[in-house]
Amino acid sequence: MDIKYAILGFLSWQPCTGYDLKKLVTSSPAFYWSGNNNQIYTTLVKLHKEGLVTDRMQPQERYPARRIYTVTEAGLAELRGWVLSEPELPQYRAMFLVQLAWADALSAGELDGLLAKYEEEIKLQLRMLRERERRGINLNPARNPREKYIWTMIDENHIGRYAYELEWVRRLRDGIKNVPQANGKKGE
Amino acid sequence: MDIKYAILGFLSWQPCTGYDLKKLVTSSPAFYWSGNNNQIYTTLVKLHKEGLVTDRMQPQERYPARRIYTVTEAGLAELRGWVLSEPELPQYRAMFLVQLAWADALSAGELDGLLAKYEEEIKLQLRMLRERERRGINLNPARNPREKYIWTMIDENHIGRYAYELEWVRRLRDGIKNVPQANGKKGE
DNA sequence: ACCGACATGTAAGCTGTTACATGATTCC
DNA sequence: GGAATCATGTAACAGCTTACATGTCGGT
Repeated sequence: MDIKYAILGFLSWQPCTGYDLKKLVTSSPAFYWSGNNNQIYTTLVKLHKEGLVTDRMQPQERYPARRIYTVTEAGLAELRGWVLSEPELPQYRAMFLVQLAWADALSAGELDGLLAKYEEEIKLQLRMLRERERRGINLNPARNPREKYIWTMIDENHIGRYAYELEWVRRLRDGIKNVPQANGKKGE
Repeated sequence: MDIKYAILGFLSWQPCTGYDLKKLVTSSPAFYWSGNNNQIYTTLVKLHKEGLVTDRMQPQERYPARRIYTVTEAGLAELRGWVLSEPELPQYRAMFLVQLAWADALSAGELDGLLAKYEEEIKLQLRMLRERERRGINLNPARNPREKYIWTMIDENHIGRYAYELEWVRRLRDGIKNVPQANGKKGE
């Protein structure tokens, strides 16, 4: 239940409802979860049972009542303890690499088509991330310059990963042209 | 059940037992699964039911009998179809970025300690991957020059990702020294 | 008339993990 | 004597996903 700490973190920034948290989680690729209701609402109930958050209902006139969660002292301590715990390596799950691993059954044309499609998807994603950054719509609590810097670097981490991936696939496409084929020809 | 295609791929290379597949899956970071028995053996049973593989028992003198799986024509067609399907973006799940997102509660020293630990872990991983490559112990069917090139590039993809991550964390540690702290001081 | 935002929650299911269970053989 | 390799398989559960269920309000 790793999302627990993402939620505690958001609540340490400001009290939120489940609905708010869903939007926050989906707003940044660093919070990689889908932000589905089930996970968020049940985690909040669990955090409440553990005494890490409190909740209060806020009735509204035109909309359903909001259940606003606030982090407790115990919750802040729990979050702090986790933040200081041993960092773990990032996990990459790239099904594309598995596809590529068994792509030798393809013709040169089919393989390059596959690589071209992948390059296009990466470019699209990169363009989207850069556009978001340019327009300054990325999430950033920015309670002080250091936090602002950290969140900017987190965004940059994602952009850089896709930039690397794009560079890699271009190098791959370029290099494969010079590799002799099974039939002895080069390329095509 | 994405691992299905990883398994079909290995079987398209050579007939294998569940035990063999477990070792193959864990041998390369591209096949990101843990390679646990449950997943592999149950997937093999499912592939068999679907007619994508056949099995035969091979008794041995000193060891338990081996159940050797071989891919069928239907299995090869299924694999080929999947390899040609739309490539998807890689998924990065980096809990460290979540840790970092809420690291503003830490002192400058604690934060740098966390970053130093992360840098050390990445360096260790990178050294391990490079050592494996240097010693040439990486998996590579290499049925022809093109396949050899592809598998080399897959290994390079992983090395490059960690190299990027290392460069990023160094840049972060360096940059954070010049960011004014909450108390107005720089660094420390 | 329909769609999206607001707001809460539940059901069912898929994927993948750790750990268990068995048992011979080989190496240190 | 203990650990690792060979080899099969199962049980229990953690984590996360899609889809369902309900209902009001505001815009096109």
